[in-house]
Amino acid sequence: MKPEFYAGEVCAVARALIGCVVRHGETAGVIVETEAYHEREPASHSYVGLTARTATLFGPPGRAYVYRSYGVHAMLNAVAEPEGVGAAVLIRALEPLEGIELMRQRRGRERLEDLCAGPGRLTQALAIELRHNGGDLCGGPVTITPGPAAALEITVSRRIGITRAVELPWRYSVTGSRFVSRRGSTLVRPV
DNA sequence: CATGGGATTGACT
DNA sequence: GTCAATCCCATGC
Repeated sequence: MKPEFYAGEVCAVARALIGCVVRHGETAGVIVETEAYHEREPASHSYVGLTARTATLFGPPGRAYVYRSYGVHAMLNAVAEPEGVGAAVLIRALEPLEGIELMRQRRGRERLEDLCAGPGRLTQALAIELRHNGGDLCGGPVTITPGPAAALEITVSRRIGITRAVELPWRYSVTGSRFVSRRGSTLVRPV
C-alpha cells in the first residue's frame, strides 16, 4: 500500500486493511482482524500526547508502530492519518499464507489457527520485534501489500482488552473467519 | 528515582 | 475461570 493510503481516517484505514498481506522475510499472512486507535480517545497510547513512546504514532503515516505489551509481546500497528495526528491500526490477526513451517517452528504450535490469531501471536510467527518500530511499511523489512482481491464480509465490534473507551465499535474482522482472535467476542457482541 | 499499569498469552484449577 | 510472566515508559514525588 502507498503512504497516502494510510493518511485517511483511521477507522476507514482499519477497515481497508482487512484482506491485505503482511510480509516479513519468508513469512506472510492475510489480515483478518484490525482495531483503530486515535489520540482523541483514551484507549490510545497517543492519548497522552507526544512523548518518546508515542513519537512514531505522531509521525508520518505508513510506518510501523511496534511496542511491547505486558512486558512480553510485541504488537504491530500501522500508523494512520496525517503526520502530527496520533493514530494507528493494530493488526490483531492474520490468516497464514506463506512460510507456514517457519511459523510453526517459531510458535511451537501446529494448528493453523494457533499461528497468527492474536496480536502477540502474529508478531512471534513473523518474527516482528521492537526494532521494527518506525520502519516503513511501504518498503521496509516488514511490508503491507494489497491482498487477493475478494469481497470480504466485515464484522464490526468493540475493541478487545482495553479498559477505556470500550464502547467504540472500532474493531474490524472477516465475518466467520477461523483465524480471528477471541472469536466469541465477535459473535456475541457485533455492533 | 520509584512506582504502577497495561491494545496478551499460555498454563493451570 | 484464574493467574503469573515481564518490561517499557508515563507519572509523581
